[in-house]
Amino acid sequence: MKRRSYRQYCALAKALDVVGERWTLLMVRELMIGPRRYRELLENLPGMGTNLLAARLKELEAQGLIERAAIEGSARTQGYALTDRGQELEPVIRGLIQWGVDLLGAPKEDDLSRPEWDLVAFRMLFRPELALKVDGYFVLRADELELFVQVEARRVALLDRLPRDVVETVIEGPGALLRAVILGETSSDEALGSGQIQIKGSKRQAKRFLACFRHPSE
Amino acid sequence: MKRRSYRQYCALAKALDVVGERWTLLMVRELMIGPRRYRELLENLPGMGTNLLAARLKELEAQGLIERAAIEGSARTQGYALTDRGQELEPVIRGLIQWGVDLLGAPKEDDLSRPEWDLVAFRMLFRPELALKVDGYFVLRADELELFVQVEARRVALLDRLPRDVVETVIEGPGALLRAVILGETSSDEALGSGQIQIKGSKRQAKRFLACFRHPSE
DNA sequence: CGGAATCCTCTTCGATACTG
DNA sequence: CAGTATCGAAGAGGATTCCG
Repeated sequence: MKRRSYRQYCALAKALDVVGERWTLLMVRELMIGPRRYRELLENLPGMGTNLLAARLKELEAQGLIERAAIEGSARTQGYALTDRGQELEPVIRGLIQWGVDLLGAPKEDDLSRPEWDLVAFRMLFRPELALKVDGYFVLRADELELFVQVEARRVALLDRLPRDVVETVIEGPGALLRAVILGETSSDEALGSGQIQIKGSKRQAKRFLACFRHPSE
Repeated sequence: MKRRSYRQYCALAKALDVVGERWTLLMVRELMIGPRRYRELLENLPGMGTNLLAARLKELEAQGLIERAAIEGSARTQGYALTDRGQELEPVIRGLIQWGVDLLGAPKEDDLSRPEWDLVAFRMLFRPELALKVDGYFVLRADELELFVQVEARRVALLDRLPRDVVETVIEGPGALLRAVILGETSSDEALGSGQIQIKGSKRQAKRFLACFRHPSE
């Protein structure tokens, strides 16, 4: 079971030797959501064979990208989690997601989709460099979805719920519109000007928040 | 000739459908150096079959990442060049190279290496966010290699030679040491303090320049 | 029952030979 | 020089079986 290698003394080639094979970066995406069990990985990576998953897990563990971890809730069963080294792939995932947004188009007939993937994309499309003076708590409501978001020191985090006694800004509107803003297809100005978005709290904050994603001009 | 696809409605999966296959990102690296002819690509991607190269070139051209381009110097023969869309993969390459640096270690016995790869890595390891007040021209001399570098508005560029009538800062030292600074294995302070590096011109500028790469603490 | 190894088929890869 | 054709080897995908 010797790994295939490009055999080039080049940081790019060495990186691809480790994470460039089929499924690997999608596994990293799954584990960026949180620790996962073998079965969960298999279910969320349809098309991937069980033998391949087992082999990749072993390789990635040997490479120090993932480790076995307890899964909260279910006792007894061990799962897999990203190590710090694995987490450091975030800029790579971020780059690929930002580049891949333009390929999304309309969902194909047989395209799978999972809400967790959207959450990863949401985090990766948030641009820290645009998040000056946006610190605070936000609630995004779109259709039946509700997101609790904290921005602090140019970093975005998704929360299970808001802490007590904080001031939040609520942004509510059609999913397609909010989605378009986040994907950079519609400008935040345009969206807010359309009258389809309701704000509770500071309108200025809401505007700043929605401007933290790609601008359509780019 | 139907492309294999993950069939997931996710920007990451869509990006990997296009650039996630074997050799593809290495081809992008080659073309980031400059336009290349078929033969040159084949020579610089040892191990890649000629049939695969031809197939990938067609796919990437169909996807709008590359285009046929005239090669300067040799008339008659057409080559391949990155389109703007292809250039936009730079953050992905950058992320992978920064992540892959730690995997380099000592060159393996049968690892190939090409100076052009180092030049790409050099550009990708330069951190614009650290390049405040570094604008100017630099000459890097290490062993028999000489590099002409311009920094302007937080961007780095490699030049064939310095323009006339500019003030340059010359940094000269052992290749291994300069390399270690650029890879983030040695701090710029330590390198400059070792007495092994000679500076011609502004010592402050040289220091600022060498601090534009990864710091060892990270 | 969840976690993982085994088998078998099909696709892709890699190397060489060949053609316009 | 720029690709196409061919074929053995390796990898991927799916079902089933084994293990605890």
